[in-house]
Amino acid sequence: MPELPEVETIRRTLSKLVIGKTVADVIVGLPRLIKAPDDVMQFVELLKGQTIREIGRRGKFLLFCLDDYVLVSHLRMEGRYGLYRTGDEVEKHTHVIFRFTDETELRYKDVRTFGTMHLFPKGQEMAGPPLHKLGPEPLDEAFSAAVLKERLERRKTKIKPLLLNQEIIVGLGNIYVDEALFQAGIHPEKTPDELTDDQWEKLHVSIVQILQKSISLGGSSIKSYVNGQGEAGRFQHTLKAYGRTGEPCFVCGTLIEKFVVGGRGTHICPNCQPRN
DNA sequence: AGGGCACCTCGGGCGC
DNA sequence: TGCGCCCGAGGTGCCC
Repeated sequence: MPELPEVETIRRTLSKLVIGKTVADVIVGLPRLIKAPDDVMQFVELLKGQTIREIGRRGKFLLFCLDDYVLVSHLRMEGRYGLYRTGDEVEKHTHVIFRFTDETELRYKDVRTFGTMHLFPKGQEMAGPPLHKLGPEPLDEAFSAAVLKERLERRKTKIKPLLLNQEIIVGLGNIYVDEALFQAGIHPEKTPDELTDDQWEKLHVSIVQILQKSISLGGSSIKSYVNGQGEAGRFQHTLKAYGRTGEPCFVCGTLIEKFVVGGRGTHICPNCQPRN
């Protein structure tokens, strides 16, 4: 489940592998993944001859910056990239192959086919979906407890679904929201008007610390995630709430509980994260 | 605005 | 014990 730390890790590993390579051909096995341009043949033709200059990230999106175009890629649940040699056996669930001029190729695999790719002329990628409405980057210097509070305080719904909303803040998914709320001692069903200034501060610090620590450990490998070189992350060994249902809280020993909030499996310590 | 479902596949768990 | 079925996993878009 790639969230910000996993996408950032993939960005860093892939950068070392494919920057400077030139696209010779593209094979699209599942046209449904290509959302722009409308015509998949055009997607292929526009990419031919383009060299990858840089790989960026915006929230959970990877941005492959080419000479004249930007390829915006979202991995959703289980998308992954890997560099292969032309002629290597094509593994199951490989849906897009970017064949380079040097006999290597970048392959996109996605078991659940939820991932998306948009190709835009350079400079137009922020003008429309899927990037145009995204909220601030939590690891930008400009992001603060005050910004977080300002963006949330007039909303009436529960804090957890708000933190998952990429228009409010980008990068958090189910795992890191549960971890941040645990570290901040905030119940996921609290509404913004119930939070104290101290809790806004704790929530901001928790979000930043958890994302930074996970990036430093190469992300979390819960089920299927690997970086651009097929390597697992290590942050999953440090999780304190997510996936620990029925196990004792590391802080107080109370058993971690799981229930559904906003349709998402949610893990809390009922003692450290009181409802009232 | 917010809740709920659809999208999709696999694997685990449960029932017979 | 083995097989088969159902459901849970969750990021996001869309519909109501």
